[in-house]
Amino acid sequence: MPDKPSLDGLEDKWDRAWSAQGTYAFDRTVPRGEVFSIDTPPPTVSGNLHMGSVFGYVQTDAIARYQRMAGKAVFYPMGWDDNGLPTERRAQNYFGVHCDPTLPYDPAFTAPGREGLDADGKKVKRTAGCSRRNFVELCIELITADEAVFEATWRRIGLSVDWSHLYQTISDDARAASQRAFLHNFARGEAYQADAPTLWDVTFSTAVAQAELEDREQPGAYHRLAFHRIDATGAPTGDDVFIETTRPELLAACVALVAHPDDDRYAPLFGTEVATPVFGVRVPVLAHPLAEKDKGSGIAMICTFGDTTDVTWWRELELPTRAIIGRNGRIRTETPDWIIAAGPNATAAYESLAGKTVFGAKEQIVELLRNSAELIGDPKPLTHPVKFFEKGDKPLEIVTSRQWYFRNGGRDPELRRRFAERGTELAWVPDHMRHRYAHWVDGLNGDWLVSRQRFFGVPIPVWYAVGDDGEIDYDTVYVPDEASLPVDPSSDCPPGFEEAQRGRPGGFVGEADVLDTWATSSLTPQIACGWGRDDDLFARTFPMDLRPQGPEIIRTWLFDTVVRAHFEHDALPWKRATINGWILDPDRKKMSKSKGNVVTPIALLETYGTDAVRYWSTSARPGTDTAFDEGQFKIGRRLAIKILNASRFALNSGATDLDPRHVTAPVDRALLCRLAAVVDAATTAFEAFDYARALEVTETFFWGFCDDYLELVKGRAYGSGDNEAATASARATLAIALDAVLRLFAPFLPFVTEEVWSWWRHGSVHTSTWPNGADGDWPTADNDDVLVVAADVLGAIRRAKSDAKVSMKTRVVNVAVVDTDERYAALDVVRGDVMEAGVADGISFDERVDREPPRIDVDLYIED
RNA sequence: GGGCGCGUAGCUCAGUUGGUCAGAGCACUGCCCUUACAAGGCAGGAGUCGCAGGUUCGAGCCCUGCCGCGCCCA
Repeated sequence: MPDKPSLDGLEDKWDRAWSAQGTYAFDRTVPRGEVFSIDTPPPTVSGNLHMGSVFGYVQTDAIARYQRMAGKAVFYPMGWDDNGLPTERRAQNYFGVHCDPTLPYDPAFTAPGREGLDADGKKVKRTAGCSRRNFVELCIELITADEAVFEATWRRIGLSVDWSHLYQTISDDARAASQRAFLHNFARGEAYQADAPTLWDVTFSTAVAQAELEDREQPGAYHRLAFHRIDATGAPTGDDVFIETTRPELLAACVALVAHPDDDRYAPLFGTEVATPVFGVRVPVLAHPLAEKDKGSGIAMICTFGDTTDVTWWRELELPTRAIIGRNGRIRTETPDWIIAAGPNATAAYESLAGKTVFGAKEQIVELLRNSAELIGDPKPLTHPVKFFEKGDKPLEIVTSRQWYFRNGGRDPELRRRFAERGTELAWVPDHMRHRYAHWVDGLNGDWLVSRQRFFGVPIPVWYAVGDDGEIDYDTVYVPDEASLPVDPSSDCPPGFEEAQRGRPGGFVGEADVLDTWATSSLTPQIACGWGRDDDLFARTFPMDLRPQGPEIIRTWLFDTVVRAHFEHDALPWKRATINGWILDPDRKKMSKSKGNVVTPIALLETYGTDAVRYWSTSARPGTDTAFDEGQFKIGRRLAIKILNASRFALNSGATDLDPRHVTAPVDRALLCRLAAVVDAATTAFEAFDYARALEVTETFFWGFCDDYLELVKGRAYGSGDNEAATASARATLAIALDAVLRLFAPFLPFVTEEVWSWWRHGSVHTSTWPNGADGDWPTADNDDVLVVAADVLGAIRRAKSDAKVSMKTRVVNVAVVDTDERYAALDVVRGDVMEAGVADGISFDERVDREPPRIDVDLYIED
C-alpha cells in the first residue's frame, strides 16, 4: 500500500495488468446456461468518439462486470463498423481522392494528399480518381489507424471486453458471413431484385433505404398552374383546372391529376382528361383518398416521381412511368417519347430544360409558364418537410432502377405481424422502448432496399448471365460456392466460368453494387458468435443475452437484426435489449455531431479520471436522458478518492482478518446487517439491469460507513482499549465490509477498486464473486438499530460543536438523552464507542415524561 | 397531426406496488488544519412535488383535461 494513495496512473497500470492476465477472457468451455453474451454496438470508427458513446458503453460494461462476478462466463466482444459511406467520405477528404470504378487498379497509385493537404502543405483543390481496389486500400489504411485510436480509448474507459474476439464489419469473416446470409436469403426468396422507384441521393449517387430518411423543413413555393380541359376528341373546351405544386420542374413527368373522391368540386372531372401546360400532354383526372382537400387547390398533379406519395398513387392507380430526372440529379438529355408525341412545341420546351439541375429546371419552367400565361400569379413561398438522406445535404430524388431488397414485412401484412410479435417476445429495458419498435414496424411501407452503388462495402455476391446477344440477363443469377466466400464478383468468377468470359456474349458480369452497411451490421450476433465459422462458439453464445444500444437505431440496427435472425434461425437474436438515454447539452439539446455540441471524452478522462467519468455514466437511470454535468465528475472523483483513503485507514488499523466469527460487538453486527441489506438491494437492482440503483444504494451505504461507523470504531480498531475481542471484532468487521464494498463498487469504479484490492487481496476483484447478502454467512443483528441511534447521538454532538463554532476535538461533559426504552437499550451497547468518537465523558439516559418527544442535549466543556 | 418520455429545492436528479415521501448531491452559508481523507471533513437554510379537476379515509405517486420541454413517426 502506497503512503499517499492516488488515482493518477491507475488506468494505464491496470489496463496492462488485465490484458496480461487475461482477466476478461471468455471461458469457452462452459455450457450455454452459464454464459452471458453481449452484442456490443460496433462503433463507426470514421468519426470522433464523444461523451454520448462513452455513456452507453460504460453502462453496459457495469452490467457485464456484474454478470461476470455473479458467476457467468461473459462473452463481451467488441467490433468496429468500418465499412460504408462514412469511411468512404473520410478517405476522400483525407487523401484527396475519389473512386472511379471504370479505372484499372494501379499498384503504384499515390494519393495526392494527406489530411487533404498536398506535399507543399496546401489544400488539395481537385481530388484524384482511382480504381475501386486502390480506393478500398486507402480506406483500409485509414480505418486501421482509426481503430487503434478507438481501442486505446475503450481500454482507457475500462471496458471489460475480450479483445481477442474483436471483429470488423469489413473483415474477411464478416464479409463471408454477410454474403452467406445474403445467399441464404436469396435461396429462400427473402432477397430479391426489382426494378422500382427508389429513393436516390444525388450527392452520393446511391440508393437509400426508408430507415435512412429524415424530414427537413425546407423553403419552397406553391406554383399555381393551369391545366386545360379537353373533350373526348382531345379538343380544348376552354375551361381550366388549377393545381398548386412545389415542383413545377417535374411538369414534363406528369402522368395524372388527382383529387379526393369526396371532393364535390372535382367529382365532375373524374374520368376526363386534361392537357398539361407548356407540353400539352394528355393526362387523366383521377380520384384517390390520399389527395388532401384543404391542401393547395385540393387537386394535385402526379409526377413520376416527386415524392413518396407519387409512388403510392402511381402504384395504386396503375399509372405509366414517365421519369425525367436521371441519377445525376439532372433532367435527362434525351427527349422522351411522350413529349415528342405531343409535338414540336413540347419538344422545344423540353430541350430547353434538358441537362439542367432540378434548381435550374425550375427557373426555366417558370419562365416558360409565365410566357404562356399558364402560371397564375406569383409563386407563394412556404416551408414544408422534404425527405433527405440522413447523411446527405440535397433533397432525395426518386428514380427507377434495379435494386436488391430484403423482405421485411413492408409489403406483406402477415410477415409484418410476425415481426411485430418478435418485438413483444423481446425483453426491453426500459420497457416503454418497445413502443418505438412497434411503431416502426407498423409504419413500414416497403421492403428493405439493401443494394448501394458504393465502393467500400460488402459486395453483393452474385453474377448475371450475358446472353448471346450481349444483353445482361438479370433473371439468370449465378451464385458462388459458400466455401469460396468472401467473393468479389468484380474480380472473381462464378463457378464454371473463366475470367475471359466476363462481359462477353454467353458469359457473365459481376454485380457492381455493395450491400448497405446495415445489411452486414444486422448480423453482428452471427459475426461475433462465429456463425458458420466456429460452431462450438456459436452454440455457446447464440442467441445472445443482451443487446445494448441507443434509441435512435431501434428502427435500423435493432429491427434489421431481428429480421435477419428470424429468417436465418427462426429465433430472436437476443433475449433482451437495453436502450440507453441521450446526453443533453446544457441547453437540453441532444448531443450529436451534426449539432456541433459534442464533448470529447479524452480531456475529461484525464482531468477527472476514468472512474469519475464512469460514475457519472452509471448514475443515470437506464434509458433516461441526462444533462452533461461536469459537477458529477467531481463527485465521482471524490468518491474514488474516498475509497482510497477509507481503505487506507481500515488496512492501517490492521483490518485484514475476514473471519466472521470474530465479529461479536453489537454495533459491528448491526453494520453487517445493514451491509447485507445493501448487497441484497444492489443484487436485485442488477438482476433487473438497473445498475444505477445498485450504485446508489452502495454509495449511500459507503458514505454512512465512512461518516459514522468508521468514527465509532476508530478507537477499538486502533486497540485503544485493552479488550482484545472488541478490537478483533472491529477489525474483522472493517475487513469484511471493505471487502464487500470493493466488490459492490467494482462494476462502476474498476480502477480504484482493483487498486485497493491489490493492496491486501489476491487475484482481481473483477473475477472475485459478487457478495452474498442476507443469505450469506455474516453474523448480523436482527436490525441496524444500534447503528441508527449511535449515529443520531454522534450527529447531535457534532451539531452542538458546529453550532458553538468549536473544534470537533472539544470535550463533551455529558450527553443527556431522552428517548424510548428500546433506543436506550440499543444505545447502551454502543455507549463506549459513541463516547470515544464524540470525545464525551458520559452519556445519561434521562427520564422520559409521558410521551415526551425524543431529545438529545449536549453539554460541551468550554474553557474560557 | 399521431406516439413515447419528462416536468419534484437556484442546478442535476432519486422517490420501486398511494399511507414518516417531501429526499440526495451540487451550489450557497457557517465552522473545523479531528494522525484515512484540506482538489478534504462536519453542520445549516432552502420546495404550495407544471396547472386545474377527479377517485380515495389519505396522492409527486392512480384517472381526465390543459400548459411547457425533448425524442420518434407522419
